[in-house]
Amino acid sequence: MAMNDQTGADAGNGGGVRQRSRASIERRILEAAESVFAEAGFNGATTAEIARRAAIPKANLHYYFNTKEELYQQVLTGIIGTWLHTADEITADADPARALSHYITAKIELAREQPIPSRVFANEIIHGAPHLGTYLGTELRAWVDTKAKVIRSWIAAGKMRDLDPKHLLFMIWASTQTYADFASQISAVLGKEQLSPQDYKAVARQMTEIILRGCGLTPPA
Amino acid sequence: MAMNDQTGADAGNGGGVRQRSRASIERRILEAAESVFAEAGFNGATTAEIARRAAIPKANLHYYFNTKEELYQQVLTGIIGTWLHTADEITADADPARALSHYITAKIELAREQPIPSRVFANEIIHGAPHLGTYLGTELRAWVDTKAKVIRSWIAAGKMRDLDPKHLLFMIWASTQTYADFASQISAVLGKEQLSPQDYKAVARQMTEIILRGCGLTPPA
DNA sequence: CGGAAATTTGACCAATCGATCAAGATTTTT
DNA sequence: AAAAATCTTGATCGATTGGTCAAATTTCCG
Repeated sequence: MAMNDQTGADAGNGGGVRQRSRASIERRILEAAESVFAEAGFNGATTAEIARRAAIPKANLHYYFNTKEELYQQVLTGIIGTWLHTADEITADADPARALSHYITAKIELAREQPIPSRVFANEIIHGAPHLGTYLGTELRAWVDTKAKVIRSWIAAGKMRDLDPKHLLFMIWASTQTYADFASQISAVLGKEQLSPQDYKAVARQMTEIILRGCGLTPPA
Repeated sequence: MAMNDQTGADAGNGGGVRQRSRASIERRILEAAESVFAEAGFNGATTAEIARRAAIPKANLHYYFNTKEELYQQVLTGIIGTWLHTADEITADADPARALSHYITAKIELAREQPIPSRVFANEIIHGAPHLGTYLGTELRAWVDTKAKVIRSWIAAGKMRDLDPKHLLFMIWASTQTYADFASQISAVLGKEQLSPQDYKAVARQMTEIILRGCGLTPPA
């Protein structure tokens, strides 16, 4: 909104301090919102609980974010932004085994390090993505088309088995994301409070091996 | 509760009619609840909306189900009951390739035929399974232990590659469930209103091939 | 300093929530 | 047909929701 005009054309230090402070509290609010949205979903989340975790009065929260919807949108777009760069190594001239291995490992590590925003996104998708507008069908679709084209070029070059690239991507997404989104189920079934970094490493190794062999590739040593 | 005592020690036709009628309306309410829970989650779901879809007054809904929690529990247990028998062919004396192939295919078909209850369950897990009590850590854990033991016996018999059976199961769960839970994302990315039965068949075939090759097995013709 | 802008905050509001209740309607049993 | 049990329903309750508002406080800058 017009709120940020304060520092827009402003030079010097004063505005800078304000800006830092504002960015700082907005980050605090967004982190609080992230966890509340992850635990309760959009409908179940309350601005009162978000404000409580951010340690500010509820009215103050509405000073920085007008509506709960606006807060949710920022959380979602933040998550998506974090995601789009995990497959950067999937390029036409890359070695398929190395690229896919790297992608799977990176996704598993992300599932371990940032499970909370992942759950917000998963929750949004499960309920039909009512707050994502046309994003899935436009930008994400284009992203997938690009990556699918790369994989098809690998197939055409005889580097890997012939298969549907998009459903391969879905399978990698599902398998890796499950360790973030369904962590409570996995840890309960395994009888562990939570998985150790070694557990995640072993998971990544086994998942890579299955996927790569499934694609007719040889897992890197 | 004590409401069902009406037909308990009762013989004859009258009670039977009542019972049929009661079972019928309860089924109608449960189906309405299922869809509402799937769309909005437990917190977002309202008894008013459930009653509206069941075409009864809200007060009447509370006559059959005392609380929203009770309704949710019945939906959850119903889903789980449907699930437990999809892996019946995973037994020690079965052929691993056939058993796993059958399991994956059955799970994909279930994802196509009954995506709604699957989403209710997924939503519950994502939010930390607050309504599932100890089920995940006791009964489901025991179920997984049993199946893992079977797979380990396959490995010991040299029938398949050495890998962690539980994480293999998680991978199959994730890959198959994604076509129910994240159907909105998949159809949007593919640019289709919804996947055709042929699409599901192709998905099951490719997924089976990847998993089986990943396990060092030869996919059945 | 002193006024203006930015920020903080408690109090408050209309809307909606899950659940209750009593009164009536219907069906079953005696 | 009378009594009892079961079912239906509009009205309503206290609690909670997202959001508003004006007054107070703090920060900024000439």
